[in-house]
Amino acid sequence: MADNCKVETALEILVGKWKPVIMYQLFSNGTMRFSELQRALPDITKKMLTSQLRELEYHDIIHRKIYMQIPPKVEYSITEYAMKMAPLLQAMNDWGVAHLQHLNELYGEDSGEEAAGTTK
Amino acid sequence: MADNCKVETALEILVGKWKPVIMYQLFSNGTMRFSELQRALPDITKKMLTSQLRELEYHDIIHRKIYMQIPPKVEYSITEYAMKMAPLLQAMNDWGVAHLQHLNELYGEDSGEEAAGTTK
DNA sequence: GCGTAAGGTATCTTTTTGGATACTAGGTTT
DNA sequence: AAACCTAGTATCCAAAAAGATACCTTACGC
Repeated sequence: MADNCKVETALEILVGKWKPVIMYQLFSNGTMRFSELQRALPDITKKMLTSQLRELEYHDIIHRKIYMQIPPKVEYSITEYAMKMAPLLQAMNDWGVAHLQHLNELYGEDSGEEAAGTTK
Repeated sequence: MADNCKVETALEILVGKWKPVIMYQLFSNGTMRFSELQRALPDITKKMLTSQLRELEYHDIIHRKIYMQIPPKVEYSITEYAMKMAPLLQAMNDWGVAHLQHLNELYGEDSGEEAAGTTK
């Protein structure tokens, strides 16, 4: 029963405030160094960037290439395996866009974008 | 740039430890009462179930029908709007299944299922 | 006149996530 | 010889999410 519901597995590799944007950067720009990612995502801390990259690496979503030199150089890129999930990400993105539109129709322009749905 | 990345919007309505399973239940069983959901998901607390249902309701994913009677009766069901996201959920689920398989090939049977990837 | 049923709320505590800040290594530049 | 560069760690702290527990309503059967 719960066996059939592996949506969570897909979610697992995407959750975390930064994973989607990191993937987006790497999908768009190809190979990027650690510092380039930092510049592209100004609000992320080194700690978060490192941990998110490590998790994505574990899941074989990104590849980490270390150049043994000083100062250090490390390049990150999307793996072949992860390339195959591009259509899924695209589908999720498309649905996201449509859903924002839908929320807009339901509640008006104001409540859109962030939060507002968390009636806690 | 970040405008193009609305994957997060899709994630937003799915995050929370329980939303996917709740949706799975309602997709599978059609209309369900609060207590039926509780029975189907034995480990969720009333508080969590309520809050997750409320968020899903806000996003027009589920519909809440209240019968004015005592003891109370409330029925939950997937909305027409949310029906349209079934293919997306299916795609995410399929990817999840394939990904578990992939992790298995990479790391062996033991490390599978939960956690293990969060090198924190 | 008491317990039960159903669908919740209200508080409080714990766990999980995320963030700020400081520090490291070792070659290169000033 | 001090300062800088990169790609990180280490430690500590704040915020958010999740969980435990107790309580509410009010018609009905006993």
